[in-house]
Amino acid sequence: MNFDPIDKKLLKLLQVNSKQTNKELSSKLNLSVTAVYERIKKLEKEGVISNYVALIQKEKINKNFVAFCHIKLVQHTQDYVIKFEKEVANLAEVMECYHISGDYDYLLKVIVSDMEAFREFMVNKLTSINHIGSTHSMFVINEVKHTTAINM
Amino acid sequence: MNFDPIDKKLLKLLQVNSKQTNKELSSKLNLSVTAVYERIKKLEKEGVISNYVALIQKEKINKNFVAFCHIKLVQHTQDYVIKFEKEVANLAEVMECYHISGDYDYLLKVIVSDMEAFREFMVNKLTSINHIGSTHSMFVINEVKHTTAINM
DNA sequence: GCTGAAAGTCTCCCGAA
DNA sequence: TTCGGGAGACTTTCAGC
Repeated sequence: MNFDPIDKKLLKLLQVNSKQTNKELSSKLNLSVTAVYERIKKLEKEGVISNYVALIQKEKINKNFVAFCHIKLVQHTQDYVIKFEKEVANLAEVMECYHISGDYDYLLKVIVSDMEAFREFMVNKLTSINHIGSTHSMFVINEVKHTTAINM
Repeated sequence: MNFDPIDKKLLKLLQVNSKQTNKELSSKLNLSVTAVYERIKKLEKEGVISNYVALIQKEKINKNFVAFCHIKLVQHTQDYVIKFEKEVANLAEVMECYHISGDYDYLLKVIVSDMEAFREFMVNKLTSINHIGSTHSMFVINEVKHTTAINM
């Protein structure tokens, strides 16, 4: 896939605010409204733009406790791995889950309301998944940066 | 802030797809178009919904190398901390940065094109920030789950 | 690829309950 | 908060370049 400078600028703008009208975008890009429309449709069709979403402030919905959990599996047979990944992905508190290199197998980002909810999550949900060997949790003291916009 | 079941369902829907029209939302929520409109405006005004963005597939824009970096500072005077946080937040490759509990001070999520770009980032950008004591990088082998939608 | 114009749909503002 | 109706803005299509 190839992007000219206009596509890059367009993606940059849409990643920051997708509620801009094509008219606003057209003046920022020095294009006609239709040209903007067609470029966006193309980017959507090609799957470059996968989705449009509303971002919500976790502070306002009582989900202001964030933790990262390292997880080690007891075994790494394909069965175990697939089952673990499926079950973890189904947990609502798990925002992100990555299979990573290093001492642990997985890194999870977990969002809950408070430490008590986190304890509840660990005891009743996470560690009730079979095949988990050990875990190591780190708590977020402060969010310094968090963006969904990837620089092009 | 208080959310009734309709608000919760509305936020759930908008977090997954913000391009739905108020008409579509109204039929899913059994409300009138205007009622949906006003609920959304209220949620925006209160700051619950902070933003609407386009999500893009990093695989399609040659940014498919993801790493997490632990960072330890040499000192923790306020000056050092503030300066470090400011400089890290300005790096385009850094998508997320958290001050965390545990052995290291910070956890960063970094997105670049490949290992070579990562090396470049580490040598020329990250470790050129003063006051960094030590770093420890983990590479993402596979993204098991990644969502922006917080469960209510 | 791009453009402007026309058609269709939606957002947003009413007055009323 | 809710509703339905209407003005105006927007998206989407089209013919032409």
